[in-house]
Amino acid sequence: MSTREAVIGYHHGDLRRAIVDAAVESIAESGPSGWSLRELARRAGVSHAAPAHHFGDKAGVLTAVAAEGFRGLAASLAQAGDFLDLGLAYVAFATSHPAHFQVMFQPELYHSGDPDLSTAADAARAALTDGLRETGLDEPGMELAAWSIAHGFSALWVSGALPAELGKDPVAAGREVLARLLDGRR
Amino acid sequence: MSTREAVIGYHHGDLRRAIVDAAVESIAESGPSGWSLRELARRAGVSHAAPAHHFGDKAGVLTAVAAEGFRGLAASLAQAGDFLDLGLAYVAFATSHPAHFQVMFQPELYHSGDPDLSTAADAARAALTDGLRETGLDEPGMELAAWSIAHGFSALWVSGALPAELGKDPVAAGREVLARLLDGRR
DNA sequence: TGTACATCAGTGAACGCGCGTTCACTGATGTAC
DNA sequence: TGTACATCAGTGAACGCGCGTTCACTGATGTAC
Repeated sequence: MSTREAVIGYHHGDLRRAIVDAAVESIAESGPSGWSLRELARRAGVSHAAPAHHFGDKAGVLTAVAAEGFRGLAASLAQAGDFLDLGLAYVAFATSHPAHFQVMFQPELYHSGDPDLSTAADAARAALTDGLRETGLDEPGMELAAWSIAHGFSALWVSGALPAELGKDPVAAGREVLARLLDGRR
Repeated sequence: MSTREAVIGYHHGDLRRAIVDAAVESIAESGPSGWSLRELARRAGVSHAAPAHHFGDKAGVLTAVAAEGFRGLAASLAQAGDFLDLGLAYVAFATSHPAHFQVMFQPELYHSGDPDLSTAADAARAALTDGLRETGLDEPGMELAAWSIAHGFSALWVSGALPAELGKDPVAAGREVLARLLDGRR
């Protein structure tokens, strides 16, 4: 019996984790709504009623995905040193976790009042604000401008709207874009 | 018999238009996937099989919504005079047509190869490029930076992610944000 | 002006399907003694 | 160390429902003569 088989007996071990992973996979393939709870159960190899045990409904699953996304974003931003770093951390997270990113910014898909989610979203927001304050570029409107340009570039990249000539490295391409916001400063 | 009743007899008159309008309404209420063809038929007051006559499937309806969106965006951008105007036209379109805007940038939802759609998308893209060239700010990367910041601000506004303190006028708030990209130039 | 006919938009009954939900159950795990 | 029991995760059969799709149809419109 392999380690994996040993773990997945009658009790799965970490079905919650497995369902969230299955959701992220499904979202990457078919978008934030192109799947059913029964499909997640199939992917996770459990009976069709199992997901409801942990999440209640689809919005419950998406709430978990969004919360995980905000935690990941906060962690990425916390690593950043200077202004450009911070924006690139945002871009790097969004483009390497497109499924999470798409869900996070479509709050009608999930339970936005969920405490765990709110905490995670607040932490991500705080990481952005704190990170910017440390760069000394905290003039009025600058935070929102930085957030907008990083978010916009990320969203356009993830949606596939950008021309192929930009290449395949979103962080490299993003660096040029974000730098335009710094032209003429210090 | 009112004019409206006269128009809606056995032949609807403009069912295509009515279905697209119903879709936009439904999307505004429940998101890009929170509805069925049968629901659109109900809203338009026709039999449940009628929408398929014109659009085939859900993706067909969303293709029409996206195409209409790109045409509207192109028209808005074409009106713009200077650099700030152009960005604000983008923000104004996106925030006044949130349903269209959301669909336009989720290409997995529609038939992105559709000729009518492609034409509309290309026209919108060209309107942005042409508009920027006329402002004389067409240094490398500036187009993408402008697109990113306008798109990002719009997307954040539409998703409800921005703090309430910004007020209710996205164009006024957007002006301050977009202006940061111009600091230190000419 | 009138008639005949072709075309096409929309109807409505019927179908099979995948879905979410319920519920009595079974198997695994942890704990008390 | 062993037994009894409580708890909880996951099962699987059953259900009712809304869905997309099909198809023979009907009513309206346009055109030819």
